[in-house]
Amino acid sequence: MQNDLETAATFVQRWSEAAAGGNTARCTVRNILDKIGDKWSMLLVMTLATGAKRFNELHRQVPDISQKMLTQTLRDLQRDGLVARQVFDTQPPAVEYRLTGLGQSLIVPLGFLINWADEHFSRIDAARIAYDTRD
Amino acid sequence: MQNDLETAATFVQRWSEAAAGGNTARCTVRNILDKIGDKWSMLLVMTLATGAKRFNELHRQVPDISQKMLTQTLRDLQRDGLVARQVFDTQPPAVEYRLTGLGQSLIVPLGFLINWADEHFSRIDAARIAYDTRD
DNA sequence: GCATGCACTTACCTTGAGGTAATCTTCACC
DNA sequence: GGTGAAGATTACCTCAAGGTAAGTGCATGC
Repeated sequence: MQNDLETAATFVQRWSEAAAGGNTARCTVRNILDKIGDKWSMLLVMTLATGAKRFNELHRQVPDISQKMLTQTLRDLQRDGLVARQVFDTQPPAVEYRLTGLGQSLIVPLGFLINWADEHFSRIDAARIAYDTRD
Repeated sequence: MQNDLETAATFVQRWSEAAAGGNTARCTVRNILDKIGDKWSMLLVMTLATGAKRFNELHRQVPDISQKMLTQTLRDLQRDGLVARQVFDTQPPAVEYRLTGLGQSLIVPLGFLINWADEHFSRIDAARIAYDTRD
């Protein structure tokens, strides 16, 4: 807890240095946040967190992703070095996707964020209702 | 460290329970990730982390946001109860934006994520270059 | 009396993320 | 020899996020 706050404080300081210079644009954080923001990347990372999965296995666990976006998002994650694609030379060829070490390291901070979302969603929802029904 | 991994492990377990049921859709996490994913929300939250700011002060610190999106994003954050808007009855009226308690609580997990991004960006960048230049 | 700053609002337009649907190849099963 | 599954790719289309630009009302400074 104390440790969390220190980490956050450290960050805020670094951020404000950047902000003071007006260069919050085109920073690494923006780059990463874009990824995290896209509709499917983090969903797939979390789904792969439990272990390697094949293409259609992933599709079954995240049913509302289209095949196109599943392929495309997996390619992007591969390109970023977060996911490894392994083709097994069987007949027919099987393809397995797994998190790399880099991908696994993302689970920790992402887990914090998702825990936060889980814990605070009711308050956000209440705030929305209050805002929408204010006179 | 040990603590981080435990937290992540807890999360992965909860996620996999949800994924097994195929209901990764329309969950609270998707809802929050959509916010975080939008181009400006988290940038403004982090900029406000250092203290209350006025409209044009924010605009100066995040120069590449348009006035329209600044207004709109602040409204959204207000609606979600992350940011409070305070109008001072001076002439001309001054308007100040500050993080609420809820907003401040977001800084902690968001800080972890941004630290991760900062620490690992070079590896991601290297992976991208390797991927793009592979034969 | 003109420009400038503050805090917006509105109308219009562009771009690209993502969806839909069709197609492909290879194999196994019946 | 027809069907279906695995693992994609491709063409086409839609929609909303976000950008641009202009305008508004009020006040101070030159």
